[in-house]
Amino acid sequence: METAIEKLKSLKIKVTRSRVELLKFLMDNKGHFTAEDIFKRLQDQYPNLNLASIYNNLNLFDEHGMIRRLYTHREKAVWDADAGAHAHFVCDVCGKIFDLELPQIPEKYYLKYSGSFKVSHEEIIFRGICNKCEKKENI
Amino acid sequence: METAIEKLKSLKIKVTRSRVELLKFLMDNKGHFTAEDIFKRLQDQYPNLNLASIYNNLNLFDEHGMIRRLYTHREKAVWDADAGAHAHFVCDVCGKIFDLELPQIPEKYYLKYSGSFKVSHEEIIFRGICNKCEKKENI
DNA sequence: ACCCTTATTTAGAATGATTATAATACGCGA
DNA sequence: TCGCGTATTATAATCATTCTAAATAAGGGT
Repeated sequence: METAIEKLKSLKIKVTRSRVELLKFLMDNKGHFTAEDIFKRLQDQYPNLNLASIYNNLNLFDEHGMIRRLYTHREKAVWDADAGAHAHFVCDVCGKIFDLELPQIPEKYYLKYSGSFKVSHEEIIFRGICNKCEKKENI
Repeated sequence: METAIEKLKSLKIKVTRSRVELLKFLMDNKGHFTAEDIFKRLQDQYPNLNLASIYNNLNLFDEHGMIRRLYTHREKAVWDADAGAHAHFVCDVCGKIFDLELPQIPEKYYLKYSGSFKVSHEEIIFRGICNKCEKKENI
């Protein structure tokens, strides 16, 4: 499997320590993270790492389609280490994000935007309450 | 048609000037707005209006399902005066939001969340570039 | 392997949307 | 009309993210 360094080189992105640590983290921990999450979890192995670099490189990776910025939360940005097509469920109570598989839908049911837009990608978000929180609320 | 005041009363929401002006605005201008947008457009007719009240009441109306908070933009909240089911297209260049009709899809194609979640609502967002911006970029 | 150029990182400050606070004003039921 | 409780106001606080300027490091060319 492609290493973080190989991936950066293949995309002609300059290989720096920040980028390698960040990308390794994302490749090893497929999931949904804020910049702060990642920052905290990388500090042990790279104490000089700067939060601004995390932000810069998350944005950079997003522009390259390596990860995806999720617009799920009001107060902070969340990045999805898995840029593949899938939907999300967000719990209004605990805030957790769950991945959902997209069903295969025949083309005739596709939403049509009448040639007015060039769509680069699509987000589907369900909101509500997850099982765990629902149980807690019924105590 | 129901007036703003009638609507507030029917929902047992205390009728205040801020709320009436805000709700009137939203009923008269079905569209997508930031708190700041609305604030500026209401200042002529209500100079004492406070931005914090706009925020409070947008959140209140959202909780009552009268409007819908959109998670379309990174940097600021956008509210949709139309809480009915529809999708959105967001232009990455100009930031404009366009409404899209949702197609009717047979139930067998619905996304299944295996009973783990109680879904309250769904958001579908397409991103890309709109016709106008596309033309500008090709000059 | 060593410069040199340029992009990146760093630390800290700045920004800006949103929320919190505390005092005042207002809605509305009695 | 009175009085209670909630909403509004003005202002300050918060906090995620971006900006700035100086220091550092990557990597192409020699």
